[in-house]
Amino acid sequence: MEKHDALAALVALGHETRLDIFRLLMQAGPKGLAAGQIGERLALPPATLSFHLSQLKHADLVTFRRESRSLIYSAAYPVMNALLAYMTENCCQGAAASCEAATPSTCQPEERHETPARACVRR
Amino acid sequence: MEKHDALAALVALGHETRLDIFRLLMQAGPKGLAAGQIGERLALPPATLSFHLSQLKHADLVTFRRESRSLIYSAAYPVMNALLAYMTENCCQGAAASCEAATPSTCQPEERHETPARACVRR
DNA sequence: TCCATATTTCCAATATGATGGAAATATGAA
DNA sequence: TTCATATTTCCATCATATTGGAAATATGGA
Repeated sequence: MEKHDALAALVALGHETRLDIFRLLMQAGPKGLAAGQIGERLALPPATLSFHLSQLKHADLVTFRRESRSLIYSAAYPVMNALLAYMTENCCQGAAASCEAATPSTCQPEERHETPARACVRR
Repeated sequence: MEKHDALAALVALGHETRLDIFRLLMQAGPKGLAAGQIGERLALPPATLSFHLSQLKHADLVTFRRESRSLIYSAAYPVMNALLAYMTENCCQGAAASCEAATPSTCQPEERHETPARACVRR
C-alpha cells in the first residue's frame, strides 16, 4: 500500500458517520448490508448516506454488489489489513536492523492469508 | 480506547501534512525531533507546523518536552498501538465466538508490552 | 538588561467537506 | 407499460479546516 492509499483510507475513516458505517459493515461480515439497511440503522437521509458510501468506495474500504433492487455493501477486509500493515511497517522506519518480525493482527472473515508485516522492537 | 479517541486519531492522521509529521516522528523514535527540525525537513512555515502539531497533540498521537529553547516532539507509540488494536478489535465484532486470538503488530521502541487483541477468523 | 532564537497564538482569508431536499436512474413486479 | 422500491446524482447552503503573516511568549546567552 502506498502513502496515497493509506491517506485516502485514513481520511475516509476520519469521520464519525463513515467510521460508523465501516464498523457496521465490519460487523456484518462478508454478507454485507443493503444501503437501505445501513441508512435505517444509522438514521441517515439517503443523500447523506450515499455521499459517505461514495467516499468509502473511493478509498476502497468497501465494495458493493447489486442484488435485485438493493445494493449490498461490504467491508473490504484486504484493504483494511493493508492499512494496518502500512501503519505498522512505517513505524520505526530507518531502524530496520533492530526490528523484529511480528505477526500482524488482521481481519479475515473468510480464511487466513499471509500478510507479513514488521513491528519495531528496539532494545 | 474508545470510539471518540480512535476517531480523533483517525481525523488527525487523515491529513497529508500530519501523516508526514507523524511518520517522521515514528522514524525518529523516542529521541524525537525539535519542532524546528520538523518544519525544516517538511518545508512548513512555523504557523502551519504549529497548527498541525497542535492537532496531533490533541489526538494524543505525539508528546513533547522542552529542551532549552527547543520543544522536542515524539510519537506516542502506545496510542498508535491502541489505535491499531481498536481497529482490529472491532472488525468482525458480533462474531466473537468464531474469532481466534492473534498477536497484534505493535510499535514499541523501548520494550515489548502485552497488548492483546483479537483478529476475526471465521470459517 | 538587551538581544537572538524557537515556537506558539491570533486572525482573517481561503478552501474544502458535509448536509439533505428534490429530481433522476435502475430494477422488478403487476 | 405503469407503478413502487432502492439508491444515486444534482445542487445550493452551511460548517469546518487549513493557511500563513505578524505579533506575542518563552528561553538562554552576552
